[in-house]
Amino acid sequence: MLHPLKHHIERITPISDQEFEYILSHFTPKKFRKHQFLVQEGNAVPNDFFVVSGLVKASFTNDEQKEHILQFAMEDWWVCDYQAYFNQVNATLNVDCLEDTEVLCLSLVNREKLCADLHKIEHFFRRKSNFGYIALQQRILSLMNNDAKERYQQLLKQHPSLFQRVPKTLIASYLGVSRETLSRLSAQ
Amino acid sequence: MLHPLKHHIERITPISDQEFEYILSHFTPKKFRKHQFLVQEGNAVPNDFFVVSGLVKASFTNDEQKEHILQFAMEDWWVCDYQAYFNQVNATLNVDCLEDTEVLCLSLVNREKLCADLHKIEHFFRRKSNFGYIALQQRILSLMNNDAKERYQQLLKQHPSLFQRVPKTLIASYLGVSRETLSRLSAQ
DNA sequence: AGTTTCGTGTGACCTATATCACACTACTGA
DNA sequence: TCAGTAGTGTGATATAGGTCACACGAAACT
Repeated sequence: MLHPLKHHIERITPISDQEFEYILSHFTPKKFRKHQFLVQEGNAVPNDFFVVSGLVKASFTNDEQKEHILQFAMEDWWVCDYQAYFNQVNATLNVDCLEDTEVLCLSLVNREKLCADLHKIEHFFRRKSNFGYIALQQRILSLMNNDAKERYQQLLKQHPSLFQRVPKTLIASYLGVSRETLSRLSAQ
Repeated sequence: MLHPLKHHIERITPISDQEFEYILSHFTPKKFRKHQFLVQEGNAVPNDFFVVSGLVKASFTNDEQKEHILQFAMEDWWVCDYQAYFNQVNATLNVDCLEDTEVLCLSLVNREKLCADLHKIEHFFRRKSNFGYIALQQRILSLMNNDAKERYQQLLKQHPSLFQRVPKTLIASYLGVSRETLSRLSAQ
């Protein structure tokens, strides 16, 4: 069976087995258990993470201890505090596991080395980032243009599996509504 | 004096004069007057735009004719309907001029050609996209975590010049509040 | 096995912000 | 030069969604 990362990269650019071997050698596999942190607020962020299996969330917690979820990441998703990672400053986000999770870690040095060595990989990351940008623009529009119920229904349609794996409280804090409001919305 | 695009690229990667000549040859300069559209909803989006001078806005208008501004772009900013541009589908956004504006147009074909030919440029666009992604994440957090007044004050702090060049009504629809609410906020 | 803690629903009440309506000034274009 | 429109302020009112409080079953530690 194809390695999930190879499969993932080849959705954007074909690579040979040797190239993939070389790429993979820049990643470190790691396992985390539910409730463990991949990134913790206030700490350095040496790695970006490609999720091989499991489920994590990336979130910001404000002074009143209110948590806002920026992203869920499951199989085949990347997740990190990119602000901290790319600028090599301490994290303002937390990334933690909602399930036991296996990831491939990519340090910034290895990422830049890979990108410098292999033009294809720089291309891959550029495309990924472009798509990510577009997705975030759409989320901003949705926050500005749609009410809580519409956002809930959109998410349900786009990622139905999430609702099987994630408590509603967290869905609420991803959508930017209180859990009480979400509960009332989904009742109807 | 340095060409604004060369200056812009060299903030990320140094390039020789010959390289810049080659890069620039892939762009087409164009001038637009106030109220003209760079991108119009429903049309194809052949070009991405680098703003040399002037000021534009990128916005989405919903069925009730309510406009949400995704982005302002002035000197040294890039602007487009990237969803439409990268996926070669029709625009859902409008990009139009708030002032007379000069841009450099980059077609998708030329962009991909440049990226394939010149590794440095692919690197440049990857970095730009990374930073753009981070900025949008921060905007999402701000929409979820801050009230209208806080968002107003953040924007005022980050881009004071915008308030000299743009009517408050548009600032409001960038911030995701009604113009009336913004008026009451800025009164205090 | 028993006791916390987590996830969820639901009522009562509160508040930030939207909406509607009107007024006034300053451009803008025939 | 005059009409129309863009930009803005402000009062009155409406409402989506937040907050607080309580309840209850299910999961998870010890």
